[in-house]
Amino acid sequence: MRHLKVLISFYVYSTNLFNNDLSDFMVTIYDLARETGFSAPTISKALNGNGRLNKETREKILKAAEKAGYKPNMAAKSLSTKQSKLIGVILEDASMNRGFEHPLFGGLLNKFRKEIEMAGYDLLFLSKHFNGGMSYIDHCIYRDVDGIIVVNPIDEDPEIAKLGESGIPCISTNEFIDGVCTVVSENFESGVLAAKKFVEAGHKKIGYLSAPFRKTSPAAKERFDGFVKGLADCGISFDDKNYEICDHWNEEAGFKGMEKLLSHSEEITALFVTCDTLAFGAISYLEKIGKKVPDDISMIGFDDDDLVMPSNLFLSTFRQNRDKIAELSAELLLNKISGIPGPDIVRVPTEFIERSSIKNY
Amino acid sequence: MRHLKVLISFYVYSTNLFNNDLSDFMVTIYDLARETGFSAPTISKALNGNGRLNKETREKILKAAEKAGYKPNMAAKSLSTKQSKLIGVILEDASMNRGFEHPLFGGLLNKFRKEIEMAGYDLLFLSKHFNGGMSYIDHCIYRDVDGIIVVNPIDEDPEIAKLGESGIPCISTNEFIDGVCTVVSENFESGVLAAKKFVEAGHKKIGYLSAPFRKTSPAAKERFDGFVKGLADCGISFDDKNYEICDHWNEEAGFKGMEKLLSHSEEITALFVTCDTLAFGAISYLEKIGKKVPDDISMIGFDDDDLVMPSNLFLSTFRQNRDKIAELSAELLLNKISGIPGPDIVRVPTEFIERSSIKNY
DNA sequence: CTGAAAGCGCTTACAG
DNA sequence: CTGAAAGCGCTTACAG
Repeated sequence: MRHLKVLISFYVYSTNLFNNDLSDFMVTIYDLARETGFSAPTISKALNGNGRLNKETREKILKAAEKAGYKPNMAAKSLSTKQSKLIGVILEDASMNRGFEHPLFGGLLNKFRKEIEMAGYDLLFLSKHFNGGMSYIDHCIYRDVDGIIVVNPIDEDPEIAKLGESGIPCISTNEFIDGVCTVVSENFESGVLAAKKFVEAGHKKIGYLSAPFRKTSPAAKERFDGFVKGLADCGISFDDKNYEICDHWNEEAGFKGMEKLLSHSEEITALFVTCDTLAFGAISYLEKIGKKVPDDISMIGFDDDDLVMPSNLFLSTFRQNRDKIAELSAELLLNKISGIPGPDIVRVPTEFIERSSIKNY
Repeated sequence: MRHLKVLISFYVYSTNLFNNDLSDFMVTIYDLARETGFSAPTISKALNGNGRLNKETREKILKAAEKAGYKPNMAAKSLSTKQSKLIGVILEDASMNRGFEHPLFGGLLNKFRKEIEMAGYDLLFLSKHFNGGMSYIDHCIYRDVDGIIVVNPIDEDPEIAKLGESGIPCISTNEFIDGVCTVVSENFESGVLAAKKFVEAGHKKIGYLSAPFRKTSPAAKERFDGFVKGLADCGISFDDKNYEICDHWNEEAGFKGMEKLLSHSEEITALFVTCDTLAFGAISYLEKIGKKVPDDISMIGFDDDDLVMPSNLFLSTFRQNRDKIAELSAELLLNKISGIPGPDIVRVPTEFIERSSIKNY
């Protein structure tokens, strides 16, 4: 009977006579039981490597499974263990409108995926529009998701705020959420360092071009606070008229933001921009009005965006350690899923990448 | 009993006393059966809207489900219906090493995801490294995937070639795969048009800078063949020494490719580059040697990559209709899943975006 | 129009 | 060390 199955299965594979009937020919643990003479629970034990079992029995079963091309059925497993081996991902593209393409989040997610795949988990993108409007939590319940990673939610989403109370293990790589562990770059310290770099190079009139603030994401504010503190440490008090905030996250916004900043700032010689994309826009505006970086104005960015050709690269910037953030997120989330508690917040150092956008005085 | 469940459930939600025990308090159709006095099969029918059922019965059940916050359990559904409502995605980042960030594929997938989500499907990224090395097909069987979209596989992957025989409904957005429907841009026609644009502008000495060829992907070859044909139609025979092929897909490769091309080409006045990213690299090289686009050399790209700030945009290019490709792919795949056959290949027109990189003679 | 029975493929106590 | 029984939450024929 099992042999028949295998034969037919082979037939289907090689001739595609029937359509979509793969599952009808799937080998189950009962086939294995019949074949080896053991019972289904014993097969299960052998396959999962748990419980005490005679060595020979296990080997015999494993061999039979191999030979028959046995593949476990996740739906059945999931139903009986209540573990879907699915990690829900919250990644909304409201801010940049680039979704999977987002330079920072995309990279982070790539690495995160690799990590959890090794542990047998798959990614499942959570959506509010699913099936005609399900909440994230409902989507999670529907799919029995084991854990959630919040990569980039909508700002001030009330549903996100409640995630910590949902009881579903959860980790955040950007936002602060009550009851959820956040893995995030050392933004404040980076701001401090940026200020020191400028001061060390002899700059006094220093500007700041910010990304939009998000109520629930600390990045923009932390970087600014650190920058002001860094200047203060060097005896320079930051002048508010040298500050401007962009209204988006793209180059265009950086371009306009730069224009606006210069319309009310003093003659600044240095500028810290909280994200590279905005910095590139700012540089474009400067070029347009005939100013050069760093000859006329020194600049430090943030993110090390990878969008530029290596040979064109000159912007000094802070690289966020996406791989490390992803790794830690995966590790902490997996821990949480198995009941091991973790810290509320983990900070990951950034790396200052010195190129040639700072001029010495 | 059910009320108790709801109460406890509320308690868990609001205080997070227990961890990860959501599922223990899930409302099932049996709870609904007890509550309404109907049997489980009847509940099922009401919930799924199929079979004949008394109107009042259905309404009563639906109301009870709503009130109890009932959510179906996909694992159970999947086990009994053999439909996982999961679409497997094959997207490898070998070529650009950018994974989710890939400009073309990321955008395409965003749209595709929206389409299938409306039909109640979720995306599942297929991987070969899953669980310590499963094949795509094994991964599909493991998760009982209903269909597959091949966005960007590894070149010449033998597993991909066999996808058509697997019996799993499958669609491809780039590669040609035996027995699998491909939705792809009109590459040949675009090549023809590019040639005509140059010729109309009075160019005679015309070069071609190609992306690497992929054995299983037609794009690069089709564009080139079309271009040669377009020139021939205008009485110009393409000179092989004006041809060069880049060894990667990034700007750096375009930069080097351009250098190489000029080392053996005649003094070309126009250049067709098969992808924008390469074109930007080529432009960088030209700038380096003091040549300008289009003053010294006219250029047409491909893809309309979105990487550049709108106000800096001057490269004329062909925009692939990602949304259309994604829509059609979703529609055709969903059809296939429900047994409706479709065509082997669907071509989607590109749009020529005329900007200012072609100089008239 | 509604329900009793059986099944999807797996695992979890519990016996022996 | 191994197996019989029951259960996970849902659906599918089949009766009535």
